Amino acid sequence: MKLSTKGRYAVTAMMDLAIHDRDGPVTLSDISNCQGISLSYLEQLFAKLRQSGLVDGVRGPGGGYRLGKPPHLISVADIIMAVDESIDSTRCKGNLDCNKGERCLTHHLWNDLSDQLYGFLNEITLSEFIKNPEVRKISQRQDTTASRIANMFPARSIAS
Amino acid sequence: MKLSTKGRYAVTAMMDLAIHDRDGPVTLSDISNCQGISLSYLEQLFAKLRQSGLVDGVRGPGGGYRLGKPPHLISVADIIMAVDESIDSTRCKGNLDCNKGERCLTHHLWNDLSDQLYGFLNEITLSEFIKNPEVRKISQRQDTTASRIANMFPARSIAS
DNA sequence: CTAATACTTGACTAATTTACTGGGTTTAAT
DNA sequence: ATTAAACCCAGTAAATTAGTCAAGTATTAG
Repeated sequence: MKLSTKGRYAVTAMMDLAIHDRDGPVTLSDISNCQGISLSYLEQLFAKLRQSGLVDGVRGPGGGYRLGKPPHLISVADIIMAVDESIDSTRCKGNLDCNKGERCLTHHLWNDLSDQLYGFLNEITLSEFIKNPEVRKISQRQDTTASRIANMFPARSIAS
Repeated sequence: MKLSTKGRYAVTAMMDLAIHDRDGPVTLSDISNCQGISLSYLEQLFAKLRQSGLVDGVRGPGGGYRLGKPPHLISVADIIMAVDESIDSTRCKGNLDCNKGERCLTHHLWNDLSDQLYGFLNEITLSEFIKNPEVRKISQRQDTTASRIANMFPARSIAS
C-alpha cells in the first residue's frame, strides 16, 4: 500500500467520473482543467485504470471515460493499487539474521498494519460518493476499527 | 497524508524501539542491519523523529535512541507525519472555475477521505505493539469505521 | 467521405523525492 | 585516551513523479 499525489489524482478523478457518470462520458480535458494537471499525465493514469478494468474509454466525438464497473464494486484501494506501484515490503527477507531473528517481527507487524490499512480503504467504494442512503447501510456493519486492530495482535505474536 | 517506503522505515524502526525500549537505548546500526537500509539514511529519518520529540538521542558508548514519549502517546500517524512531507492537497484552489464550481467538490471529498485515513492511523499507537491487554481496551470504543464513513457524507454535501 | 474529436501509444525530459556516501564533530562510558 | 555512539552536513546517485511532444487510431457528426 502506497499513497502519493499520484494516487490522489486517480481517486479524485474517479470520484468525478462516478458523480458525472450518468451524464455520459467524461473527457480527460475536463478533468485536466479541474484538477490542474496535464492532459498527458492523466492519459498515463487512465491507461492504468483502464488496464485494471476500472474505466472504459469511449472514443470519437462526445467520447471520454466511463466507469468500468458499478460504483459499489470500485473501492478506493482498487484505484490506488491500479496507479501506484506497490511498496516492496521488506528487504531483509529472511536472509539476514537480525539479532537471532527476534527483531524481524517488526516486519510482520508492519505487514499486519498495512493489511488493515488496505482493508480500511477497500471498504470505501465510489458508491459512497454518489448516493447518501448507501452510507447508512454501511453504518450498520458490525465491523469496527477496534475489532480490526484487536485482530492485528493475536495473543501469541509479541513476546518481547 | 502520504505513505511511502520512507514512512514504513520510520514506523518499523519505531516499533523496534518500542519493543526494546526497556532494554536501554537502541543503536541505529542495529536497526540498519535489521531493516537493511543505510545508517546515514536512518540518521536523516531520526533527525526528523527527534525534532518531533518522538525519540531522544543518547550519546556516547552504550548510547542510541529511546522513545521520546510513552508509547501510548505515539501514533502511527505521528511517525508518518514526522518523516513524510505532507501532500499538497489541491492545486485548483478556488482560483479555477471548474465547470461552474460544481466539480471542485471532488477535492473536498478527497480531503474528507484523507482526514478519515489520518484518524484511522492516529488511533493506532505504539503501545498496541507492546502489550496485548491494551488492545482489548480499544475494542470497547464506540467509534466504528462505519460511523466515521457516515460522518464523511453529511446529507447536504452531494447533489449531483 | 471528410473532418473534427478524442483516445492511444511511446519516447523523451525535467523536477522532485528517496536513498545513499563519506566526511566530519561532539559526547560520554570504560 | 580510546572508543562507540549520536549528531551534522555537503554532495550525489537512483528512482519516481510529472510533464511534453509527436505520430498515431477509432469514432461519428455532418
